[in-house]
This record gives sequence, structure tokens and C-alpha cells, in this order.
Amino acid sequence: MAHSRQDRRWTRRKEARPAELISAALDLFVERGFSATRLEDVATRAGVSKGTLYLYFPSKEDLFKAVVRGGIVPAIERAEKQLEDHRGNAGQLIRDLVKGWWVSVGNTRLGGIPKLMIAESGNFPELAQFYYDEVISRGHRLMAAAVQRGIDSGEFEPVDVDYVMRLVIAPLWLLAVWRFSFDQCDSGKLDPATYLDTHLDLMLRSLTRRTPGSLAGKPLTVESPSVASEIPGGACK
Amino acid sequence: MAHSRQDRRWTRRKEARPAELISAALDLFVERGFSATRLEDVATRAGVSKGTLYLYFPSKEDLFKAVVRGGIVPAIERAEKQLEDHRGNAGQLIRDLVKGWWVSVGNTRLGGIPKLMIAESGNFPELAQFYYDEVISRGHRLMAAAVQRGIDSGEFEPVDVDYVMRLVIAPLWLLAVWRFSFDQCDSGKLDPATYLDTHLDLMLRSLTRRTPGSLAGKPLTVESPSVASEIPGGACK
DNA sequence: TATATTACTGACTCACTGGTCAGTTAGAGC
DNA sequence: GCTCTAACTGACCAGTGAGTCAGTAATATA
Repeated sequence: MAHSRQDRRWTRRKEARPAELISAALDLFVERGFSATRLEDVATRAGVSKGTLYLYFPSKEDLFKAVVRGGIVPAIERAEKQLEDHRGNAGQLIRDLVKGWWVSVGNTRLGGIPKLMIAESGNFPELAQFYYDEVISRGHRLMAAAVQRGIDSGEFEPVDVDYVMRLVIAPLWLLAVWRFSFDQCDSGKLDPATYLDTHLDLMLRSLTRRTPGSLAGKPLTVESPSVASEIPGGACK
Repeated sequence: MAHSRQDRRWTRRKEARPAELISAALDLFVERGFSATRLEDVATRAGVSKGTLYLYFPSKEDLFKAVVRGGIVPAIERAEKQLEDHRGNAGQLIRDLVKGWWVSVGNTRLGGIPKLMIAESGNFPELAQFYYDEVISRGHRLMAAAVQRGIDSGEFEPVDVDYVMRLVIAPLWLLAVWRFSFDQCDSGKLDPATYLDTHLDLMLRSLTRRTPGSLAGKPLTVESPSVASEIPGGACK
């Protein structure tokens, strides 16, 4: 008598395994950090045994790399396309880039990767370099180009692009990291959409050129939150 | 024949041990993270054996807590005093607070603690709560009070204090974390003093109320760096 | 100097987990 | 149905490091 589908102890799913393992690993790495994550748990969560994991990834470190590679790089490529295609003023471009980040990274499990990289960069210098080259420096170039566009068109003050770009990005880093560290400690106190909108309002108000005689720059009233928020748990009881 | 001072294998130094162990642990925790740090190494760096470490700290986790307690809490107390004693406008108060942070935390080994907390908060929720209560929430109150002071005096626009305070602090978090993660990857590109000054200029320019008719707010020129920089290594080859 | 006290040592145990591999079973091909 | 390939399993190995404790040496006290 043949096994029914249910009776089978396991099925062959060669194609699906890597993605499922990476997904499980992302969850656990983000939640517990690299060394506190046991490969046995990753395998179990992906519905396989530990041995199977080693059929697809030669080591824990390689699994870690695969998580980083698979998660973030596509997102940054989308953002680069966004920059290229954008029509409109630089202020709106920056708003769109920030919101794009929030939707496709910040408000996603991927938001945990910055925390992961920060925590492990010391122990994996090679991976830190990879992440810097493939993600950070490209993100920096992206935002620098947006700021530069505003300066060139006369919309922005002639600021130091390299520093301003970092200051535009800084709150995004913090927001992503926060969700996976101290979010539960001050739950309810921080609405990401309001936070990002306030940031953009303040930043663009400073950046925007004030033509002598007239009072340029929008008044400082926070817009109605335009970014959906749906934030899961972090640390603290 | 008695031992000379040099011949002694070890000396009793009951009082000095805890501080020396905490200092050694701070170095290694910041450099390697919590789980990658071996207590044997901490002991060796402090000039004692592993057994001695356990005479003073009942577990690795307790050592970790002692590092956090001893390092940051005094710094925040100094800042609270600074707020109380300050005379002058709110803009200058915020500048002074940020620079005080840089001198006594950011540009110090203590700057590694935020990274440490971010990395380990998931595995030590109780410690995350402790850090939030003793450091973060007090820091937030501090900066919120400074912003509020500016609003009350009419110097600042009537912004949402809770969000603006976080946005003032965000670049400080990132700066501290950066030094211990990706600093080596873009070495030379980031001067902390210029970064902080640019941040303060942009932020205060936005915050400062513009009286109709006149053009308030300083022009956007970066001051000569007023904060000493002396930054050691991080990750990446 | 003799004795008591205790700060300190370092070899040891033990639990844990990254990584291996001989064996098992799904399922493709005939 | 039979055979063969390879996806998959899980018991096992080996290295590691947190935590222990019996013993040792510095020093306080008599």
C-alpha cells in the first residue's frame, strides 16, 4: 500500500529549499543575532533537518551572506530606478525615496538587516565590506544625487552634499534598528509615519532656498500621515 | 629568601579588580559583541585568571550589566546637570548638549555601548528595559525639555516635541554606531565634528521661528569644526 | 616567626552547537 | 512494478567556552 501525501515523512523540494531556509534564517538572525541563532532552529523553522541545510549552504557564515545578499540588493536596485525615472522637484524626489524605503525595507522584515549588520560587522569584516559596497555606498550615492539635483536646480541651498545626505538617511537607520531593539520599551510613543514626515518637513524646510524678500519654505505643520504603519514586536518584556 | 615585588606571581588588589574587569570587558564587548567575547580573554586583559573574574561577577550577563551601569549612567547625570545650569537661548543649549555628548560619550569607548545594546537587546530583554529606563528615556526627557524651552520662549516654532527630540538625537546614535561598524569602510569620508555641526545648523535653522518681514535663521554655512575628532578603528579590512 | 584568612589560580567538567556522513526514502525513468 | 538517483534524515563527532572548585600563595594578625 502506497503512502498518501500526508504519510510521507518528507518530500523533495530542491527548488524551494534555499529561499525557505533564507527566510527562516532572516527571522532568527534578526531576532537573536548571529551567534545566538542555532542552525538546528533555522532548519526546523524551514521544515527540514539540519543536514539538509548543509546541502544548500556550506556554513553558517555562508547562510548569513545569502540572507544579506538576497534581501537588500533588489530593494536598492528598485530605488536606483526610482531616481532615474523621477520627474518633479528634488524635495518631492527625496520624499518619494524615503517612502519607497519605508514600504519596501523599513516596514518589512528586511528592516532587521541593518541591525544585523551593525551587530556583526566587527566579526565579519569581509561581509561588512560587502554590505558597504553593495548597499550603503549605493544608498549614499542615490541620496547624494537627489540632494545635488536640488542644488543644481536652485531649489536647495548649496550645502555639503556628502554630509546632508547622511543626515537625511540617519533617521531611517535609527527607525529600522529601533523596531528590533527598544521598540517594545516605548511602545505607542512612536508612529513611524509621523516620524518620517516630521523629519522630511524639517529637513526640506532647511534645505529649501529662501528667496530674499519672500518667505519660502513650507510652514511647519505636520501632514496627515501618508505612510501606513504596521509594526510588530521587538525586545523588552 | 623572600620574594621581591617582581617575583610575586600575583598581588591582592580586591578594590581595583572590579573596575579593571569592567574596563577590559567594555573593550572586548564593544569590539566583538557579547557572545563572541570569551571571559578568559576579559580576565587576561584585566591581568587576572578566569576564576578571579567569577569572584566578582556571578555570570557573564552580570558582567555585561555592570559594564552598562558603570559606563553610561554617570554621563547622563552630568548632562542633566548641564540642562539645569544652562543660561542662554535654547539653540545654544541644544548645541551644548550635543557637544557634551560627543566629548563624554560619542568620542569615547563608551560610544560603543549603544551598538552593544542594539545588538544584544533581543537576547536580554531585561537589560534592554534597564537601559531604556536608565539611559534612553532620561536622554529623551533631557532633549525634549531643551526643545520645549525654545518653544515656550518663542525662539522655536511650535513643533511636536516628542518627534523633534528624536530627530535631534538620531544622528548621534548613528555616529556612535558607525564608528564601530562601517567606519573603516568609508574612512576619511566622515568628519564627526563637521557632521554634528551640519546637523545642528540644519536642525536649528528649521526650528527657529521666522518673524514675518525679517529673515531669521542663520545662513547655511558650516562653521569651522569646533569638536575635536580622534577616531580609532572599526571593521572592514 | 607562626598561624589564620582570603584573594587568587588554572585544570577540570559539562552543556551546547557547528559541521559530518552513513543510511533512508521520495520519486523519476524505464 | 522495478531500479536507480539524489534529496533528505538524524545520530554522531569534535571544538568550544561558561562556570566550578580544590589547591596555592599573599598578607593580615598574633
